[in-house]
Amino acid sequence: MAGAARRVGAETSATRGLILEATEQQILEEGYGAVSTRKVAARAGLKPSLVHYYFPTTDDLLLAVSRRGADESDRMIEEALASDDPLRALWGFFVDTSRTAMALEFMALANHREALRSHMARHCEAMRAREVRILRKLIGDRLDRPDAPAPEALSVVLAGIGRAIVMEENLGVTAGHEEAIAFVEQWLDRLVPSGNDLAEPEAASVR
Amino acid sequence: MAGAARRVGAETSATRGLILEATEQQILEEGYGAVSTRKVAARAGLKPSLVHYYFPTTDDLLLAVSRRGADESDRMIEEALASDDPLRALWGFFVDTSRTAMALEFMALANHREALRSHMARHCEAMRAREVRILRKLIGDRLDRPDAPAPEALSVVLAGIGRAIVMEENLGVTAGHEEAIAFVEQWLDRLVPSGNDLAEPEAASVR
Amino acid sequence: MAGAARRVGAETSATRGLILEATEQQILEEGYGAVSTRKVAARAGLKPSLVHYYFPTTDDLLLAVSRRGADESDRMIEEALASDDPLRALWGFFVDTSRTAMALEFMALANHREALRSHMARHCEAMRAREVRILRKLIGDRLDRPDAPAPEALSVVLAGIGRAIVMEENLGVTAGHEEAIAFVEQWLDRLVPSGNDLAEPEAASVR
Amino acid sequence: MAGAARRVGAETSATRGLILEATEQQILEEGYGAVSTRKVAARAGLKPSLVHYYFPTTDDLLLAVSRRGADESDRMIEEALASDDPLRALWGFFVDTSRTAMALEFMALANHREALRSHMARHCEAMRAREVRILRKLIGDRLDRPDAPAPEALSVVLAGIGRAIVMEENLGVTAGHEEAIAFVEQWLDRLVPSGNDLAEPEAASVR
DNA sequence: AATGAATGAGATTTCATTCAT
DNA sequence: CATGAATGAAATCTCATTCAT
Repeated sequence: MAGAARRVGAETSATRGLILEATEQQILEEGYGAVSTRKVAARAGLKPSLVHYYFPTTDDLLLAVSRRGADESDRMIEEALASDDPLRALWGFFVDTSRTAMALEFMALANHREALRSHMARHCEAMRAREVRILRKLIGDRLDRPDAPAPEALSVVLAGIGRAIVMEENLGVTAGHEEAIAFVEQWLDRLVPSGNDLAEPEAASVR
Repeated sequence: MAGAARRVGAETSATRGLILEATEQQILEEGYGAVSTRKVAARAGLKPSLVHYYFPTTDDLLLAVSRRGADESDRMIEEALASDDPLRALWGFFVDTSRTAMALEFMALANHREALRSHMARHCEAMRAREVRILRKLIGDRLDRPDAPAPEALSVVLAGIGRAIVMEENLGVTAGHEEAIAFVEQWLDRLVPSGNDLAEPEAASVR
Repeated sequence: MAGAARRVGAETSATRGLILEATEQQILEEGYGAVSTRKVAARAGLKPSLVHYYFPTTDDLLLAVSRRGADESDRMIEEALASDDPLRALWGFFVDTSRTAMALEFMALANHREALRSHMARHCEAMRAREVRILRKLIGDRLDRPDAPAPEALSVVLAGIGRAIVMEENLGVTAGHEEAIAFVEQWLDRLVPSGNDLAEPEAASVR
Repeated sequence: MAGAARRVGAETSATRGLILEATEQQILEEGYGAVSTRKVAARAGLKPSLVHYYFPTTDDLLLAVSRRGADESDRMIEEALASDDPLRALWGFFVDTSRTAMALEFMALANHREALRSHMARHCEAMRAREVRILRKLIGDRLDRPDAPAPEALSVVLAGIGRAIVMEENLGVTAGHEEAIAFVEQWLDRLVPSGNDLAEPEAASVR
C-alpha cells in the first residue's frame, strides 16, 4: 500500500522484510553511509545478488526503509493523538528515543537524495496537519488567552524541544534537560490542566 | 589555539586550510558519506596523497572539520552573548541556517565515530554552560515569576525550537514555522521586554 | 577433500586453480612479502577483482596455497612410505629441493599469521605420526640395539638434516654437505641394510 | 668493521643503533615483509626521514640488520667453541631459540635479495670452517672408528637437527623432539664422552 | 645531523552492477 | 525466485623516495 507497483520482489515477501530489517540495523549501527548491498546481505544472511533482486539500486532500498519508518511513526502518532490526553501523549512521543537516531540519519541523507527529501517533506507536512487538527479541538477555546500558542506553533515547539533533548542525550549531553522537561510540563499543565496531574509520569521523562 | 601540536601538517599551513575548506564543501554538497580523499583532493586541486599526509585517516579529517565548525560556532555565540540584547541575539543564532546542515551531518556521524561524539558532547556542554552563565545574569531577577524558565531550560528550549525550524526548512517544510517564531518572540518579549520591541526583525525571521 | 565448502569460488573451479598456481610462482620468485592481488592477477592473466572474488583477503589466498602445498607434500610422503625401501625413500624426500623454498617461506610467514601457523602445526604433527607408524614397523625389532634411534627421533633427525642441506644449497653453501650425506647414508645402512646397498644413488644426492 | 664506509650516518651513532634495534623488533613481530621506513621510525620514536638519512634504501637497512645478527651469532659460536666442552656447547647453541626466528626470516628473504644472499652464504661458510677446525682437533683422533662422522658432517648434522627442532617448536610442534634430543645426546656421549656427563644439562634441552 | 613537504605508485579492499543460468 | 561469476570503479591507506632547508 505504501508504494506503487515495484519492478521486482513482491511487496509482501518475507525476504523483503528481512532485508529491510537488516538495512535498518545497519543504518543504526554504522550510519547511512555504510549501507551497501553486501553488508545488508551479510547481516540478513542472504546473498548480495538477492538484495539486488528486490531493490535494484541502493536508493530504492533506502527509500523503502524510509517509508517503513514513516509508517511506523504514523502509527505511533496516531496512537498518541487518539489517547485520553493527546497533548501529553504527543510530548511523550517526541521525547521517545526509539526512532530518533533513525530519523536523524534520514534527515541528513535527505539533503542529498531528492527522492528521499520530497517524500520526507510530504510526510512531515501531513503529520503536522494531523497534529494541528487534533490540537485545535483541544486548545481551540483557549486561543483568547494572550499567552496561548497557535496549534501550529504548539506542534512545532513540542517537536523541536523533544527532539533536541533526545538528540543531545544520544550524544551524551544531559545539561539542562531536566530543567527543560520540567519547564515544558509545567507550561503544558497551565495550558491544558490534565484531570490526572500525575498521569504517566514516566512517559514524559526521557528514557 | 584549538589544539596542541598535531602529528603532521602544521596547524597553520595554508594547504591544511585548503583541505578543510574543500571537505566542508564536500560534506555540504554530498553528505558525510561522500567524503573521500579523492573527492576532497579533487575539490582542493591537490593530490590525494597530500590529503593523507595532513590527515592520515578520514576520521582525522572529519574530526578536524568538526573542530573548525565548533570554533566557528563558538565565535558566533560569543558575539551573540556579548551583544546588547543577548536573548534575542541567541535566538537569532539558533534560527540562522548557515551552520545547521553541517551540524546535522556531524550529529548523524557522531553516532558512529566515538572520537567525534565525545568531542561534540564536550563542546555542546561547554556552549550550554556559557549560555546559562549569561542568561542567569539577564533573567536571574525574574526567577520568582511563576512562569519563568530556568536559564538551563531557556537554553535548551530556544536551541531546540530554532534548530527544528531550520532543519525542516532545509527539508522544504514550512507549515507552522511562522506561528512558532511569532509565539517564541512574543514569549521572549513577555520574559525580557527589549527597549526596542521591534528591533532586528530580520534577525529573527529565517532567511 | 582438503576443506569443506568455501564461501566463494567452487573448490574445483579452473579459475581458482589458475590463481593458486600463479600465487605459488609469485612466492617462489619474489617471496611471500610480494604476494599481492595485482601481481597474482597479472601473472594469471586475470583481473585483480577476480582474485578477490575467489579469495576475499590475502590471508585466505595464502592459506589456500599452503593447504595445497601440504596436500602435495602428503602425496609425496605417502608415496615414499609405501615404497620398497621407506627409510631411504623418506630421506630422499627430505633432500628433495622441489618443495623446500616454498616450505621455508611458509615457515617464516607462519610466525605472523595465526591461521597459517595452526594449520601448519597440525599438518606437521600428522605427518610425523604417519612416519613414526611406518618406521616403527621397519626398525621396531632393532630397538634393542643400544645405538638405535626411537622412530620419533629418526623422523626428526632425517627431516632436520635433509632440510638443512637443501636450505643451505639454496643459499649457495655446499661446505660439508657431501660428508653429511655420506655419513647419513652409512648410518642408515648400518641401521637397516638395504638388499641392494647402492640402490637409488641419485635419489639420495641432492638435485 | 663489519662493512665498508657508508654514505651517510656514522657507523657508531646511537641513533643508528636505535634504528637497527627497532628493525629487528619489527621483523620478529611482523615479518620481513612488514619492514618499512615508517613502521621502523614509529617503533624507534623517530621521524621516517631520519631512517632514510641513515639507510637510504630498505635493502641497506635489512642488510645492516643481517650483518648485526651475523656478528651476534659469531660471538655466540666463538664462545661455544672456546668452552671446555665445545661439542656440547655447539649443540646447545643450535637448539637455542633466541636467534632462530630471525635467522628464518633472513633465510627466506635471502632467496629474493642477492646482496643478502651472498653475504649470508659467505658468513655460513666461514662459520662452518671455523667449527670444522675446532671439531677436527676434538675428534680428529677418533676418525678411525668406523661410525665416526667427518667434522664437516658433524657440523652440518648438529646444526640441521638443532634448527629443525627449534623451528618446529616455534610452530607449536613438539612430537618427537624429546626423543631426538635424547638420541643426539647419547650419540655425542658415545662419540666424545664428556668428563662431566651431566654438565650443563639445561643448555642442551630446548627452552 | 635532521626535518617537513610533497608525490607517484601501488596494495588492500569494497562496491554496484551486469549477465547467464 | 534465486544464484554464481565477473568486472570496472573507487575508497582507504601505505610506501619509498626526492627535495629543500
